[in-house]
Amino acid sequence: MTQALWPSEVIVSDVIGRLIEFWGFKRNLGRIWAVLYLSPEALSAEDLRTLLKLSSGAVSMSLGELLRWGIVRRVWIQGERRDFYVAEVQLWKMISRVFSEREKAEIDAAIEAFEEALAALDRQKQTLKKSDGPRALERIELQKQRIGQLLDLAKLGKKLLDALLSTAKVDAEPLVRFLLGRSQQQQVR
Amino acid sequence: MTQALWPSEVIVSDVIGRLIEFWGFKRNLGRIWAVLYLSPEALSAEDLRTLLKLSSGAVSMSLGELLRWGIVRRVWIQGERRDFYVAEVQLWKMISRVFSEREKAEIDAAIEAFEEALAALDRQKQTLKKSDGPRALERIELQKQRIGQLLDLAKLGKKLLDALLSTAKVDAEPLVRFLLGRSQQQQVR
DNA sequence: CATATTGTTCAAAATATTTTGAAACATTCG
DNA sequence: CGAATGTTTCAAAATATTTTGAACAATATG
Repeated sequence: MTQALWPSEVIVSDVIGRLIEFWGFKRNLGRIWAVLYLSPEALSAEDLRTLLKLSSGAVSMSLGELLRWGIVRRVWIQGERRDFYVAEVQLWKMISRVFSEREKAEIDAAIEAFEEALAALDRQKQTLKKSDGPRALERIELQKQRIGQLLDLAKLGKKLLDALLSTAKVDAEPLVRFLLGRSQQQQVR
Repeated sequence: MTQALWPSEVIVSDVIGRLIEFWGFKRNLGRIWAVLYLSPEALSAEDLRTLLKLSSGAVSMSLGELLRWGIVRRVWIQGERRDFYVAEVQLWKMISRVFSEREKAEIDAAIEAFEEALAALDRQKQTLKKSDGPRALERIELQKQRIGQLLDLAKLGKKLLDALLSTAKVDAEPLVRFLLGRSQQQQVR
């Protein structure tokens, strides 16, 4: 379709690529999404291949991943043989979808691990008594306390995430107003 | 000092390592921090080397990085020749420090790039007129609108970050209460 | 059904990142 | 000072990740 990207498209796809990489995705996922996001029409895999100079395999795999994340949609075009793709344009929707899958899994794993560590400490406490110095008990207590802190933080993170996501479902406005208000006042009411 | 890590320490350093990697740092930074965080006494580079089975170079570089991030502190111990290290234990302080450096830089770069892209679009509009079809103008307008969205989102992100950081300085409670409240009610007042 | 077109897969190649370990450097102590 | 101990640096090696491209699969078309 198109021959080359416009300067605006190059800039945006590059920066989105870097951002997305920063967030732990592959750079090309961001680049492809960005090009679709800025395109007035749906594009084919072939279009993307030429525009971004990627191999067919890379395009296919990247699109698969983007589809799986619900960040890009396939569209059918009358009488066209190949598939076409469009970007999800509701940014907030996109972000919250990714968060609710990816960050949630990560945080849940962490919580589980911290709990497991606390259990291990309890077992250690049982096995104690005899040979170990008096320091050992202190040490167990310290670790319990500190791992407890980590666990609390992780649980807080989980709650924040949930809150953010349920906020997002309805409307992000109130959260925004709350935070912006605070940042200007710089003071807790 | 110590011979081997306790199970609790293994679990925690592993999970922190993974978490930290998820956040774009090297795994060993997380592992080292975690071991220090769970240790009752300050540890030397040598201790860390044996506990975590790392090369001396890796320990040195990792500690350097952790010090630079203000996530670990060097301490001097009476009559000891070598340096000892302790973890920053105020988790929130740690997190907000990292955010204020790293995420901020990333977001500022993005904002700048989006603005540059808008400028490029304006230039493109000038160079238009003659040969380009009637679609070209539409396209420019679409891109302006979409890049505008991205820019707004990035600016919002920046404000959220600032708000979070200034919140953190004083006390994270109000933000937490706000979000938790909302998540339970599931309703904007 | 044979052919043409497009999509997918995956082993190998290319890249990028991380780790190692030995040498250079620094500091303390006798 | 010179030996001993500890730290940093950095090129090379080891790992991990990403990309390629050719083979294969699927599907439409005549």
